[in-house]
Amino acid sequence: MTINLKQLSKLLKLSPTTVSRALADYPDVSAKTRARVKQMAIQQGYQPNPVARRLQKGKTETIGIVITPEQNYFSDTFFIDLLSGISNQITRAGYELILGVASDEEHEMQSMRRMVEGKRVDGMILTLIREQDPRVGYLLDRDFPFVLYGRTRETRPYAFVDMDGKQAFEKACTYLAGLGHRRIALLNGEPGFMFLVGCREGYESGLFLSGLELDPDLIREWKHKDPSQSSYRWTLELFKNDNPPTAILFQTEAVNGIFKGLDELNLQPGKDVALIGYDDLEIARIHRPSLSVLRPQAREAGQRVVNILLEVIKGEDPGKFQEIHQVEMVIRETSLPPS
Amino acid sequence: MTINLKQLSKLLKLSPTTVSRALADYPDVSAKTRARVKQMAIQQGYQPNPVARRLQKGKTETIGIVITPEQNYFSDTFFIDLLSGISNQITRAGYELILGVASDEEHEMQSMRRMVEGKRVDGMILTLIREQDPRVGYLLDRDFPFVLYGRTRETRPYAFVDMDGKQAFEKACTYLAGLGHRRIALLNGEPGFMFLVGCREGYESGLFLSGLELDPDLIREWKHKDPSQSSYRWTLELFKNDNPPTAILFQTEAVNGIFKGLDELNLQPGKDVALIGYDDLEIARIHRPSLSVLRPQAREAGQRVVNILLEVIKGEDPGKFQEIHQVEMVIRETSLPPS
DNA sequence: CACTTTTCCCAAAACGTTTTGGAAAAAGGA
DNA sequence: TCCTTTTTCCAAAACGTTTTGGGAAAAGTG
Repeated sequence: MTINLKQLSKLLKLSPTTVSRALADYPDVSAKTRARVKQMAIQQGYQPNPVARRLQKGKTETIGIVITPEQNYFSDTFFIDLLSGISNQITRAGYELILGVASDEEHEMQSMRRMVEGKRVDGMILTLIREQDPRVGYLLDRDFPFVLYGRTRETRPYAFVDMDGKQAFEKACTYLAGLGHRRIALLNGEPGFMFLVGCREGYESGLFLSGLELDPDLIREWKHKDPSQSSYRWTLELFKNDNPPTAILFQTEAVNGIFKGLDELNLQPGKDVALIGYDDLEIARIHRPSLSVLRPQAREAGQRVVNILLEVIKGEDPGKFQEIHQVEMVIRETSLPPS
Repeated sequence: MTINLKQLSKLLKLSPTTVSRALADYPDVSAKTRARVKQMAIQQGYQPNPVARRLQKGKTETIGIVITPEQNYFSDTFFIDLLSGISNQITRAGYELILGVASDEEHEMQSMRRMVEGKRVDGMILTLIREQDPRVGYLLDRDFPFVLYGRTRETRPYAFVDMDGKQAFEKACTYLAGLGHRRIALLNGEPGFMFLVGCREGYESGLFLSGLELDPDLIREWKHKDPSQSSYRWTLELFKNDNPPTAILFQTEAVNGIFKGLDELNLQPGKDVALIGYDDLEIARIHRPSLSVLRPQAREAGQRVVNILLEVIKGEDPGKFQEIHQVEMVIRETSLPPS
C-alpha cells in the first residue's frame, strides 16, 4: 500500500540513489530532476521508512523519558507543560519520544536500562532529580547522552536545565518581608528531590537578606507521599506557636491542606495569612482569593532540554550546557501586608 | 562497545544464523549449543539491535498514543493509572510506547497521522473519545490497527475497552434512592466526550429504576475547560431551587468547586448533601469527610487495551474485542441517608 | 580539436537482524 | 550394509534506507 524508495525510483526511471539524494537536497542532483522527484514523492505520498533509515544511520532518532507517577508531582500541570515542550521539540526534530512508566526507583532504573542497553534511544531526559541520583552516575559511566531537568550532587560535568528555585524563594521571601511580614513560615517537601533543597536555601537566604532570623519552628517538611494530608497537620501546628507566622511559603501542590488548616483555625488566606506557592496550578488561579505563586516556565524548559540533548547526541560537550532559568513571581490576592 | 550478532557468532565459532536461531529457541539447534550460545550471550551482554530486527520483521514493535493535556482530564490519577497499565504491558511484550502531546484536536490528528503514515507504529491507542470522533474513521478507512479506551458512534466494528459509566451512575443513583434520597442532582461535564453521555444515561436510568422523576432543574453540565469554576457556580444554582437536591452525582474532578459552593451555602458535604463522584482521585480519599466514589480500574483497563491491540496487530478481527468493564462503588463518608 | 573540469547520475556496499532453502552428519530401520 | 529419516548447522537473501566511490556526459579552456 505505501510506496517505498525502490518503487518510487522505478516510477521516475531513476536509481534509488538519485532519488534518495534528491530528497535530501544533495547538490549533485540537478535542480530539474530534484523538483521532479519531490513532486512525485508528494504525489505518491512517499515517506522514507524510518526503521530502515535508522538502521543505516546507526541512530534510533528516539529519545527516552521515564516517569514515576508514584510521585504525585506528575499531576501538576507543570509537568504536563514540561512534557508538552519536550514532545513538540522532539517532533520538530523528526525524533520520537518513548515513554516508560515506573512505579518506584527500582523500576525507574530498570526502565532506563532497558532503553539504554537495549539500544532503543539515542539519549535520555531525566526529571525529578534526587540529591544523590544513581541514574546520573549510571549514564555518565557509560558516556551515554542525557540531559537533566534539575540538578544533582555530582562532580563530573553534565548537561542540565534547571529552574532557579532558590532565587524564586529568595525573591518571594524578600517580597513578603518588604511588605512588613516578620514571621514567614516554610512548608516544604522533605528534601531528597534536589529542587526542594533549592527552595529551602532560597527561603533561608531570603530571610537573611531581609534581616530576619531563621526560626526552626517556622519550618515544616512533609514526606512526598501525600502533601495535602501532612500540610494540613503542619499548618495547624504552625499556629500553635506563641508567635505564629503571618505568611507561608510552600509548594502549591500542598495548598489544599493549608486552606483546610487555615479554615479550621478561622484564618482567612490572604487576609490573615499571606501565601505564596511554588507552581501555578489550576487551583491557584481558580481559588478565591486567587493564590500568588512562583511560576516556572515549564514549556520553554522542555524545549531547551530537547535542543540541548540533540547537541549532546551530536557529540557536543555536555558541560557546556548548564542552564538555570528564572522563575517568575505572579502576585495575586494572597500576598498582602500583615494586618 | 556493545557486541552484535556477527561478533558473538565469531566468538562462538558458529554462524550468525545458528546463534540467532538458538536465542530464539528454534528446535533445529541442539540443546547443547543452544545453552552454550545463551550463556555466551549473557556473558557478553548481547542484546539484538531492535532497529535491525524491526526492519527484517517488517514491524516497528511500537505502539502510539497521543494525549491532549488541554483536557485537564490528564491530571487525574485515573489517567496515570491507565497509562501505567498500558506501559507495563507494552514493555512486557517487548514493544515500545511512543507518546505524542497535542494541544488541540487538530494537532491530535496531525500527531496521529505522523505516526501512522510515517510507519512509526504498528498500532494506536485512543483515549478521550468523542461522540463523533474523526480519528476512528481515519483509522478504519486505512485498516490500521487500533483500540479505543472508550466508545464512539460508529457502525463499523472496532475494538474497544470501556468503563461501564452508565451502570456505575445507575448503581450510585439507585443506591442513593435506596437510602431515601428523592432529589438527586447530576453535575456532569458537557457531552462531547462519549463517557459523559454514559454517565448521564446511567443517572436517568437510575432515577427511572427507583421510581423517581427526572427534573431538568437538577441537571447541570459544564464546559470541559474548567470544571472547578463552573461546578462551583452550578452548585450555588442547584440550591436556589425551591426543592433543592439532597444528593449530587458528579465527576470527581469537579469536587473542589462543589465543596466550595456547599461551604458558602453552609451545607456540610455528606451530612446535608450526599455526594458520590466518578473517579477516585487523591482528594476523594484525603478529604474529611472522605468522598464516596465510583472507581474505574484504570490499570487493568490499560493492560487489556494493550493485549487486545497486540491481537489486532496480529490480524485478529477487531470486532471480537469489545469489553465493558464494571465500575466499583466505594462507599465512604459522603453517602448517608438524607437528614 | 584535445584536454580538463564540472555536472549529473548510479552500482554496490553497508547497517544488523531474521528467514529461506538447503546440505552435511548422525541416527534409525530393513 | 544400504537406504531413509532425523538432527544440526549454515550460506545467501531480504528488509529499505543512506553513503561511498566512481563514471559517463556535458561544459569549459587553450
